[in-house]
Amino acid sequence: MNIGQAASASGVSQRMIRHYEKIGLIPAPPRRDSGYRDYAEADIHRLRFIANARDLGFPVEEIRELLGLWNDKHRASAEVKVLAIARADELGRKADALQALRRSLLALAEQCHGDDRPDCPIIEKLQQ
Amino acid sequence: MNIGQAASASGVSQRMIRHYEKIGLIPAPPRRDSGYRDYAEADIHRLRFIANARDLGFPVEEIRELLGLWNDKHRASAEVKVLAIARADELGRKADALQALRRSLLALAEQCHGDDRPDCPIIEKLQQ
DNA sequence: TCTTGACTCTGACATCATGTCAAGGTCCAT
DNA sequence: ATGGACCTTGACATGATGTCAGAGTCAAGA
Repeated sequence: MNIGQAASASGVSQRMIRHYEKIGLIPAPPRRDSGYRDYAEADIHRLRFIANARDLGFPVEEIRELLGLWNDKHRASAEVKVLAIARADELGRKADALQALRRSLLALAEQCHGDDRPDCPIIEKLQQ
Repeated sequence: MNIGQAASASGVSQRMIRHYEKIGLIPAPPRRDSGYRDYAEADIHRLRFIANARDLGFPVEEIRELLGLWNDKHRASAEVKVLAIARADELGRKADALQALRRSLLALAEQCHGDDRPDCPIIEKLQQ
C-alpha cells in the first residue's frame, strides 16, 4: 500500500506519516524498487492508534509509551490506566486554568459599560 | 534605560522585548551611540500592558488591537468589551473541549480494571 | 589608564505538530 | 509513449520562547 492510500485509510496525513517515521513512532516500512514506501495492514492500525491517541490529547511521548504497552501482550492494564488518569488530570488542570482566565475577563467585561465612553476597567486592568 | 532594566521592570524577557519590536508590537526605541536600545517609562508601561494581556490569554493579534484602543483616547469602551467577551468565549470553548476529552478518558479508565490482566478498554478504544 | 566582569548587540538554531512548495522520479491507463 | 496522478526528499513557515556564540560596550576598581 502506498503512502497516499495509507494516509486516507488511517486518517493521518502523508506529511505526518513521514514525520512519525522520522521520530521513530512507527517503523520504517519496506521500500519498493522505486523507493516508494509499502505499508501493510498492521501499519494502518498503528497509525489509527496514534491518531486516536492524539485526538484524546495524548502528547507524543505518551503515545510512544502507549504504543509500547499496546504491543506488549503481557502488559498490565494498570499501567495503561495510570497513564490515562494522569492525562485526564493534566487536561483538567488546563481546562481549569482556561476557565479561570475566562472568569477574570468576564468579570472585567461586566464592569465595563460598553458604550461610547472611553473609560473601561478592562484597559485599566491591563495598565497595572 | 537599557534592555536588561526594561526587562526586569516590565517582566518581559529581553528576548521577547526584541521580538515584540521586530513584529511591530512596540516601537523601536532610540539607540545610544553604542547601539544599545534606550527605553523610557512609556515603553515599560506598554510592555507591562502586553504582558498582562498575554497572561489573560489574548493572542498577539488581539493584543495589537488592544494596544491601538489603549492609545486611542477617543476609543469607545464598547470595542474593548467586544474583544474581551470574544476572548472569554474562545477560552470557554477551549476549556469545554479539554473537559470533554478528560471525561472520555476517565470513562475509559473507569472501565479498565487496572490490575495485572492485559485487557484494557482504553487500549481497545485506541485500536478502533 | 588598564583590566575585568557584566551587559548588549545580532544572528542562528531548537522546540512541536503541521502545512506547503519545489524539483525530480515513478506508475498506470490510454 | 505520453499525460496525469502519485511518490521522493528537502526546505521554509508557523508562534512564542529559550539558548548559545561571537563580538562590541560600559562601569568600577586597581
